Amino acid sequence: MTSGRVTIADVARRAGVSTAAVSKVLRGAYGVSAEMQAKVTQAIDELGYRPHAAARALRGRTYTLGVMLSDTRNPFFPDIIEGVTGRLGDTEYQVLLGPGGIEPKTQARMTDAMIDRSMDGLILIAPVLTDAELAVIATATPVVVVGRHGGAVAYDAVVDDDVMGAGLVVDHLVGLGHTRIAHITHLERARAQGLPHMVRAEGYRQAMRAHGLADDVLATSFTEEGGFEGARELLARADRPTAIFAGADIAALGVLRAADEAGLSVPEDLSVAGYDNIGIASLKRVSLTSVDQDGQVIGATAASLLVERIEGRSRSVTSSVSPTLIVRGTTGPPRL
Amino acid sequence: MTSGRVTIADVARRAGVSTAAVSKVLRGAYGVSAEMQAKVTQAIDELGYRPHAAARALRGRTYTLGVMLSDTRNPFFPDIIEGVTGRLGDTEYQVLLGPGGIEPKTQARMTDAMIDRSMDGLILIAPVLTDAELAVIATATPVVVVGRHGGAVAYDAVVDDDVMGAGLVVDHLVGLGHTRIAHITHLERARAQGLPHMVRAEGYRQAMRAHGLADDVLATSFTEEGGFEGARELLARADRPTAIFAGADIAALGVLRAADEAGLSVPEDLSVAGYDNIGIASLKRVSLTSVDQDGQVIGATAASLLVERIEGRSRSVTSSVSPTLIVRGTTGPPRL
DNA sequence: TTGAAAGCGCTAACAA
DNA sequence: TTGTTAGCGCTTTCAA
Repeated sequence: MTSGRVTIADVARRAGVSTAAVSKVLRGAYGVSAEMQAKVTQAIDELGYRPHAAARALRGRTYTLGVMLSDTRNPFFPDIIEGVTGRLGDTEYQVLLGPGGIEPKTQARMTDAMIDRSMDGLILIAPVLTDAELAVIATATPVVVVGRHGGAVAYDAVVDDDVMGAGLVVDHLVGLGHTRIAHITHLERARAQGLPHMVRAEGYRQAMRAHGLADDVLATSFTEEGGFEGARELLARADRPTAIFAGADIAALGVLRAADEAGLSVPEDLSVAGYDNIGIASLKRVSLTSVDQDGQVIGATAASLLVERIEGRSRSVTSSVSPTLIVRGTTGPPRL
Repeated sequence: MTSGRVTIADVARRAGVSTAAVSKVLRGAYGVSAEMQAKVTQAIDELGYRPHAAARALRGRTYTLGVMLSDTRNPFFPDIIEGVTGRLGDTEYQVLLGPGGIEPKTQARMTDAMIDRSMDGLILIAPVLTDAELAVIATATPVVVVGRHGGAVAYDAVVDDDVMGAGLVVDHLVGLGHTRIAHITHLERARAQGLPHMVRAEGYRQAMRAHGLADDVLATSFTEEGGFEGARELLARADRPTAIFAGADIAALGVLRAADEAGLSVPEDLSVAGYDNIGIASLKRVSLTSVDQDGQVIGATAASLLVERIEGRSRSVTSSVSPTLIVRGTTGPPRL
């Protein structure tokens, strides 16, 4: 299979030059005449030559960037990936995605695998690794972490401003007249710090406090079932909330189901808001008020930072992307 | 960064043996004494040695399998990927995903990139490349194509039995008493043949014919909007269908919205069925009757076939996975 | 400006 | 059973 492969030597022979010359043209290195450039380029085209990445890796770069996905099911991954590939579209870099799973162990295995494959840099999306583990990875290769707040010293970071996002929701609900606003968050025995759901819960608390309201946080899980169970518990209370802010849209869908079953109409009896603005939130039948993270911008930013890192920047950068509130049909004034 | 890397030479020195010996232990090659095995293994552990994939690639395998994704947004990719990684879990192979985009050109670029990176084999999910292009790729590396019907000669294939799936839906609807059953399919100016939606439409036609019913196919697109537009057109007819079978769940969601807007209740006035059994289909609020493909099995099967190929099988295999009908709340007997 | 040649870390004959 | 050695295809000094 590799037998028939066109190598740099074939190109050199065809162009009547040395392999070193071809290599220089390939990398746009300094010190090549226009004539040489033309000869080599022509030979490359004629032969349909493509550099062998592994061979390059042994000396230089692989022009491969790895994106570790923590949970393939996460609905805004496609946006982030689109942002990354979009930004890298006209560069030489190729993007390869590594399904890291949701366990620290499998994620560590994946990052190791990516490093072993000499990737030029890594984008880690919402990794559950500890700051210490991340630091180790960052010493091996340039790293940009997406979706982890705080602790970026050896690597760059791109985060959604989750505090702001939670604040947008609370402000919106308070503006509508709500005072009993509950929040459903995700319960995790994670060793990792600064995970988005933690920051969203904190942002919710801060915003409630700013409005002089008592907070009410219930931790279940970011699943449809988790939202359902959480809402059922909240709605069974004597002084039930008039609005529920779920930390993730998928949980908000469960809240909607619980409202259905409790015979409460949305938004008249209960306002519901989510976070992430996943695709179905915009479906007319769902019409869920949600916070949009603009995954495309996040992905593009991460890609830019990574390339800068690879090309030499050593100072750490943390970029915060502002979310937007998308008001739809599930939120409205409380019934008086 | 690579400077500090532990190499096979370090291991050999530590264990007091040759690099060749280490290599043999690594690959479990024939002719290694237990003592040698132990010494080397210990040295590897002590040093935390991990083989450098690029260096291996130059001579042998990379232990990397590539999965080309044609559309990251496709909701059953996670299942397929889970199936693939699950099956490969205890092997040495690592899975890397390549976002190929929906254009033939970008997909070709991605497959080239994967070949250039010496991947040991490729799984292509619903590629829009022509049979000829696929054949070329298959000469370069072992290939398993998922979701393309027909034309597998140089490579293996795993397909959902879309004819059967469409038949299940039609049989179900006919069994409920429907006779005017329309089908919404995807319109594509694709060069590629045997795409799932084409086969589903054909399966629908066959099944209708088998029941002695007239078929009624409308081509819009597999989007929420496409389903909506299609349904609106179908429902505006004098002799409107009593059931609509959308070739994809996402389109079925649009059909549901159109029914809402037309003031038709589901399933009393209109039965709706989809295909793919995406996550939201099972949400209680949606409860969409759909055909389930078991992406996990598809992915696991593809992984098995690929490994077999890599390890020497040359005869082509096509594996057909039977879908199941998941009956939920959107289908019922027609109003008399 | 160009080319010769020495590796990068590993595998696979082949020899011992 | 173990070790020696010649590359794999490329990049990168260093000379010419």
